[in-house]
Amino acid sequence: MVKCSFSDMSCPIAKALDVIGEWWTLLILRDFMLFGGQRGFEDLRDSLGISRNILTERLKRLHEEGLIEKVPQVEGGKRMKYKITEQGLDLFPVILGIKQWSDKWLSHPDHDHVKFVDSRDKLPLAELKIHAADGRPLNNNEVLPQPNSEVAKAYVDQRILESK
Amino acid sequence: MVKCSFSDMSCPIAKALDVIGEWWTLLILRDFMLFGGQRGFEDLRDSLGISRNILTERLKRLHEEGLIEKVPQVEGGKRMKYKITEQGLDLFPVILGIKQWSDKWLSHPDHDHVKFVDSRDKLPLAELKIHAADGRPLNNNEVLPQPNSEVAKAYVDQRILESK
DNA sequence: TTCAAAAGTTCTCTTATGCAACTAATATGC
DNA sequence: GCATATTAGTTGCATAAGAGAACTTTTGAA
Repeated sequence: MVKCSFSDMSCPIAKALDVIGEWWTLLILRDFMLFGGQRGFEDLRDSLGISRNILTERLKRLHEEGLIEKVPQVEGGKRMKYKITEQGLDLFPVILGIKQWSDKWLSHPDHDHVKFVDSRDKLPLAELKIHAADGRPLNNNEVLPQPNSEVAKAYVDQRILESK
Repeated sequence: MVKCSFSDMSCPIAKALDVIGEWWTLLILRDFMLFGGQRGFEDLRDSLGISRNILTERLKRLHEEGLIEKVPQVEGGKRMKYKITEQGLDLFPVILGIKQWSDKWLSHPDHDHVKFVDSRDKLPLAELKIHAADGRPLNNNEVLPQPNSEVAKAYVDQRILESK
């Protein structure tokens, strides 16, 4: 009856969600991205409104997994703050994708929220889009899953059922 | 002591995570994307290993939010299956982003997992990348947050602190 | 008409989350 | 150097969410 962990699944998406899919985790990472990549414990707490014990747990996990690191708040000091790593920042496209999906599909009564902009021109980013290997832009329905051997049978069965 | 809902936050990312950020939800959506967009209750259960009561709850929420719809399994029949909507499929870039991040940063001992390919050429998709408004590709660190009036003060304070 | 599978519902136990109070260490102002 | 406020947690308790299994009901197929 243990809450199931996704890390045992062979699927890379499940493995990733085991790390970043917990309640608060993506919002914590978003906070780093909004505040120049560095935040103290109380900074995060204040801007998110998260409980201390949960924040402690999430930061511990993110640190263990390499998404954030600890750096001294004061040069040579012992009190630490947290800094997002390259691995953590590499989730930016995911955060951006979620934000763009939200802007497109959910209602936002107050339009006074943060935008991400190009650091050179200060203009909003282009909409995230998927592309083929040759650079051709693709719609979401122009993509197919290429099932692995384990899933293949179930997948083919499913398609046969649907075509009947 | 109610588990906090993200929907009250003004941040669009928080609002989105309130819908798609619960345990299992993104994996359920992934399953739709892997199986042609249509799945029955037991199909989902079998491939995910999720408890029935949780699956019931998640499907209900996804249906209410418009990410999936119900269609008859048999023409004119009363037994339903679930089908992903345009709104749901629009999360594909997010799912793809998570998968690519996972492939890049997490270890996958068994390389036998599903890939998404271009439906025309059957080649793997290009890496998801962010672009400026004019189409220029950007690195994750070439992006700045443009804070709203609420966050602005805290943000500026933070930067002043850091520059000291 | 019979029957098995589909699609839940209900129950119980365990884990996760939220909140508040408490603690220890560290800056910081004087 | 010392007092004090701030930071960064930890602990304990109450509630909510998740897991697993048993049970129910409907429905499609033979």
